Amino acid sequence: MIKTALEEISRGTAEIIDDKRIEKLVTKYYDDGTTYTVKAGFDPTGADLHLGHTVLLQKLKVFQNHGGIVQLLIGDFTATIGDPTGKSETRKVLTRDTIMANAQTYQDQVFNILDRDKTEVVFNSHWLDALGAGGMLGLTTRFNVARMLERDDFEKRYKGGESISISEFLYPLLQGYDSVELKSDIEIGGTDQKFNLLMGRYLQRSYEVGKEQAVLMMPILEGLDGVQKMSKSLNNYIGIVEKPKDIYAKTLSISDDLMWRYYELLSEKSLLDIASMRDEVKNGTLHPKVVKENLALELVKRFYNQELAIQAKAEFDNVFKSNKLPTDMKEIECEDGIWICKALVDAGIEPSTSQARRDIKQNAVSVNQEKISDEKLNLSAGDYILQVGKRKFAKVKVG
RNA sequence: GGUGAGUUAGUCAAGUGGCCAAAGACGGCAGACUGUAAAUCUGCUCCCUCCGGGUUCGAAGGUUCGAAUCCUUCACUCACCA
Repeated sequence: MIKTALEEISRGTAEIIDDKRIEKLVTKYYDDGTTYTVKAGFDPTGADLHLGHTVLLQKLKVFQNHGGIVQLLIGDFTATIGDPTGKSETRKVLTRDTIMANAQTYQDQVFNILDRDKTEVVFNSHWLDALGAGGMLGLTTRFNVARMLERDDFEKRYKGGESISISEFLYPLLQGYDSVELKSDIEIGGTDQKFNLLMGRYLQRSYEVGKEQAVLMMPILEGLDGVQKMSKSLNNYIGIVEKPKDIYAKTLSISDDLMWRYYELLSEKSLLDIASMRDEVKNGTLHPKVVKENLALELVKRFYNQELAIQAKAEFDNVFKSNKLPTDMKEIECEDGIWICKALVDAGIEPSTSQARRDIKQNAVSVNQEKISDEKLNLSAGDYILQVGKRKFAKVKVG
């Protein structure tokens, strides 16, 4: 039992620091039912969770299955600083209201995956607000600049001659301090969080909490482009509240290489099964597209259900294999004689009339499934289906 | 506080008085080929009903027939010195 638990816990991890401690905690739970705490922090900066987050959430769920109580830390205080990771620009400061609204949306979505009864939701403003200037100073004396600059991101920016704000130095300290307050046994995060996670461990020692958190790091999930990490701001994400057909379609649009990565990090299939599929694809007995379709189905099924997953596939095949129209399209009404480019913009499938004009020149625009080439076309009264490229559709009622 | 360098489109980056709506690269979009994959080839990539016009090169002023380019002030960034 314990062995299986530990295997599940370590599956797919990038790195574990102090795995002995995790083993002890799990063992103790199975001995006498003592639970332990697992901290994971979320910045309430964007409202929607995407698959990148679920990598962590699924791992937290595994801990919950084996005696872990999740401390879901909403970094409402630290959100006002903004974690520097990978960004050189200062983030915009969020208002309290936005933060709280985002936090609420987060929670609604998180409990799609996590067990509510085994989760404590905590806000770090509770203790960080109270910390005050004195407490903050006390915190800063425990670390020094040279070590701070060891953080990969800081080092790169410093060497690259980019700006680093003092407040950014505070971010890891504050995040680490959260672990002091929460007395976490384990903290999990992405590999890009290594520095911050270790800071928690360090500060727990420094403040003599009596334990040092073990740290478990998950790999960072690449976004749809396969290069950069999945994030909302790069618009390369699959959100867990997106419509089934969008989740399905976006999954199919990833590259074959990336597909395997998604399988490893997101699928519930065993690593063995994944490896054998890989072999079959390699020797040509299995078409990669089928493998990808299965992944897409699995993902839709996870956030919705089997039925909707099958529907999403049917819809997709219908539109892209048989060149039929999607069942739900944006519909707008326009005045009689509207210029085609204007209609495309109004329908939201072109950003500007200039762009629309260019696309028409390039044979990318269809009206009622017929390519058009006249960029000066005006639409007389009637119903039209407008299409740009392969994926953008709109229904327009003129007159 | 001092000295020097810098701020150009989504990003990086060329451009030092007119030939600049601004090279190039990346990214993005579209077309061909496909499996809405990859690779490859082609076109497009500030806005405007566009053979024409408008607004851009950190911000505001100024010089000039003419400014991304020269001058002044301001803001921001980096380096060195203190």
